[in-house]
Amino acid sequence: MGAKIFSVSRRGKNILIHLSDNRLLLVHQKMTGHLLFGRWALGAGRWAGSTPKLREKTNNYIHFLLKFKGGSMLALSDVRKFSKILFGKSDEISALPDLSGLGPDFLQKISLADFKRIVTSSRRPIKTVLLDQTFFAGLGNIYADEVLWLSRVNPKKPAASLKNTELKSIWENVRPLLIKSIRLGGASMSDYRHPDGARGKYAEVRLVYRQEGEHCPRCRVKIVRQKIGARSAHFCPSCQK
DNA sequence: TGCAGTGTTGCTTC
DNA sequence: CGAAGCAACACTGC
Repeated sequence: MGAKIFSVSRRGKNILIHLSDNRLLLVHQKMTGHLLFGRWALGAGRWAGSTPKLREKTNNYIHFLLKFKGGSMLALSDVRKFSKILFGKSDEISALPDLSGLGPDFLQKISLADFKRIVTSSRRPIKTVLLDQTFFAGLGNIYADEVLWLSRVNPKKPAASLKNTELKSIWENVRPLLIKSIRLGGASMSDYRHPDGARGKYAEVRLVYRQEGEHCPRCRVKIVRQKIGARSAHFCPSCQK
């Protein structure tokens, strides 16, 4: 391609790689995709990582490869092949709904007033609203469950019916939760890995996600799992009202 | 052993 | 507008 990378940024769940000539490479990792970066040798049609962690099966599903001058490579590995890559002129990619249709980013500072206005505009379950990227960008299934537990809000509760205290609680909890998870390197409950192949550690400290039948860390009642809007929700039936 | 479930999203149908 | 069902795909765990 002969291009240079000027910067890398993120919008919601989209990774944006800004290239020379005003080009933009967008990567969405979806369910099982993950970017790997390193100075690896390619052998026998698969990544021949020099360390055990790079020999994990996660390295055997490379669908996209950027080779850099000097020998390092950026690879997209995705066993389920849901990942999405877009490449083109920056303004054209930016105009696509993948970016232009996103709501405010959860890691940006959203005012409490804006947060309340957007959330209460829907009667759908609060969990569904938090996951809807056109309402807010960046929250996925794990952290929707986690933030609702932290805020003592039942995921089924219609968004428009949330009390001010509940709205404020979610608003206050969501950024610190995401920052904490980023610090721990994400959850890595299935396929997500750091660019060097390492696993994140958030799963070890998670509160309710995929903890059905375990005791609520707050009130000891058993965590339940229930489908909400085609996604599994994990919550405490006792302290999340 | 088979089948539900899955860090996600989008399309169709009603 | 929305909910529900289904699709993309391959693997894990019960």
